[in-house]
Amino acid sequence: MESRREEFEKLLTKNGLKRTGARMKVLDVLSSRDSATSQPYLEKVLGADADRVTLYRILQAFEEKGIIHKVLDNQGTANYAICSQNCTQHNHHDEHLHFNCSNCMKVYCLDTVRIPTLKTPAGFKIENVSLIATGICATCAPEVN
Amino acid sequence: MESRREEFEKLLTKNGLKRTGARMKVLDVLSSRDSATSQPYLEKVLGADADRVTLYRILQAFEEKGIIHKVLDNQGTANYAICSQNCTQHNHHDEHLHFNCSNCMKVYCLDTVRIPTLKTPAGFKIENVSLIATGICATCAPEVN
DNA sequence: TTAAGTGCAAAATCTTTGCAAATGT
DNA sequence: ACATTTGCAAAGATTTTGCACTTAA
Repeated sequence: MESRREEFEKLLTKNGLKRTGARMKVLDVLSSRDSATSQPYLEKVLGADADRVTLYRILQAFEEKGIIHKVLDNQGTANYAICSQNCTQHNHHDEHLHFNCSNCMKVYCLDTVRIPTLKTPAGFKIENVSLIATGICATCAPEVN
Repeated sequence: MESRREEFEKLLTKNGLKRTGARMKVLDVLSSRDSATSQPYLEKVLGADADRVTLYRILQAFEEKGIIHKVLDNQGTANYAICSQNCTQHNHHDEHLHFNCSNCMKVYCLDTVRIPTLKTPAGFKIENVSLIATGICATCAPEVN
């Protein structure tokens, strides 16, 4: 059984990216959370470990390589999650429901709820579909009642 | 048959908003287009008719009152469309597919494609669902091929 | 008349770009 | 050794706030 660090290293190497402290930290944070992570939150937890600009570049590189997905929450803030499957640079698989809790603002990837096939309206060629629900998540429900 | 101007006036009055030039113009632009209108585009067409700050405030007020809907495109840019039905401040009806053309960047409201009912995952209370497709619209399809 | 709306200036954010120094392989 | 990656500074863009002036009702 390989450690997470080894796993991350492979992921970087496979994509032609160098193993730097900032990148490892980003992967660590993203993979240790049960929901997609907002860019502002990442900024906060990285603190001095990475400049804000570096974070922008890391996230952009990761997204291009298909290592992470970007999901915009209902306020337009970027949230990132590690791709669960084998996504490649040109083939992302992210076709499940994202749930944006309006209380804690977390964005959950609900892999069990697949995006239904849509009957394409005449002339419109659909390339990608995103389905985002807003509401109260399981954790916040008791507090909000 | 009432003119559009009269219609707009009613809409404003009904919501306790004064009939100003800038507001009328915004309603005019939004209602004369076949797709949701991006904030940058609105800024451009309004030109000297309204300050950028005024536009922010108008859009915010309209959205709060349920006069318009905000739809974020896949880059997080706000797009606005007049609510087709009787939306109220606390009850928006916008449950149809939005289509974001990656060529012309327009956002279409495809009222014919309703958002399917989702089987709520245990504990998650869904309050609102947004479904956004990215692809090539009917108008751009011939050019892009 | 007067509360609501607007414009302008300015602050606060957020995002991008250029370049020299540091770092991984 | 050398291409990548990073940090810093600075430019650009977006969004918010405060306040005095204007306007619709």
